[in-house]
Amino acid sequence: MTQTYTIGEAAAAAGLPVKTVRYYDEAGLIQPGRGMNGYRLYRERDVRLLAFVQRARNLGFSLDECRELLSLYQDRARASADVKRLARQRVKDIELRIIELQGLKAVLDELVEACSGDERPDCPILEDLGGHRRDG
Amino acid sequence: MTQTYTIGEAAAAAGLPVKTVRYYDEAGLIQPGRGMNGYRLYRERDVRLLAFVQRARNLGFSLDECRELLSLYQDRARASADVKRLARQRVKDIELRIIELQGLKAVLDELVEACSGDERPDCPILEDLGGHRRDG
DNA sequence: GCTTGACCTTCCAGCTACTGGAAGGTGCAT
DNA sequence: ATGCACCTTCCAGTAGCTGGAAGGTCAAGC
Repeated sequence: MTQTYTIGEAAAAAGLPVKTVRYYDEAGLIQPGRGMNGYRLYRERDVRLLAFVQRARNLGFSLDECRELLSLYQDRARASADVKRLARQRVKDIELRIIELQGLKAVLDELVEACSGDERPDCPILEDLGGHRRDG
Repeated sequence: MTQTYTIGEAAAAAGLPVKTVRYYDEAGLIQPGRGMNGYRLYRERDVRLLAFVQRARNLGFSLDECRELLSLYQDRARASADVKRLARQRVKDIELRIIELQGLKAVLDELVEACSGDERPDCPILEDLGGHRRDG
């Protein structure tokens, strides 16, 4: 009835490495029961939660945020506003990070363009890094 | 003549925390001389190298890459092609990361849109994370 | 001369989120 | 009995710092 899975089975089902699942146990995210031999015993629900965390991690939620999402997920009385707030924050973080990276890329693109890329030692990339600005 | 700076002065000049500069010493990036009292003594050149690393780190180069850039920077016989290769790789990494983040943002945006964000417990975000797909 | 305070030193711990490996127990097949 | 795959715990390491403790140094002020 209440079928259980070993950590290997649960990990495979959730698409996670065994080590990571064990780590999630230690970290208090998903703590399974134990068999008489000391083996971790994951139930259906636990496996679902593992998959839940796997997906959330893929979406860039931190383990702390996953903890929060898990408790919201398991709390029947939670408000969707709480979840939306978390997701919105993630979106904002991501947008900021994208803009930062685009700025970075622009600078590097420029430097790569300006670099002859041959055997000569002149290199605008190093000059720029060295702070020898051509406009200052 | 050969003016020297304490770690505090050098760090301030390079725009880095003292702890970080000390870490760069331990990590073998920029190793200053020592005074009779055991204090680190940074010369002009060291300070320039610290600033160099600071800028490279800001552009997303790893410490290992910084090590490589430093040796290129200090090697009068280096070819600019080597530097260009490093910079190109960085650009590629950044482009990939941007695309990943844009995908992430698209998924989250959709979920946020679909979420009522009120006091009701129904939340498409959690449903999606839980793997209850509406299209499957 | 002594204290105060800002600086410097080393070492140790912790952060995130794992990952690898060693040493040893368990379960099942042959 | 042996082999093998699986499980367990514990320890260490990854990147790049960051904080703190315990203690040495130096210049200024009284």
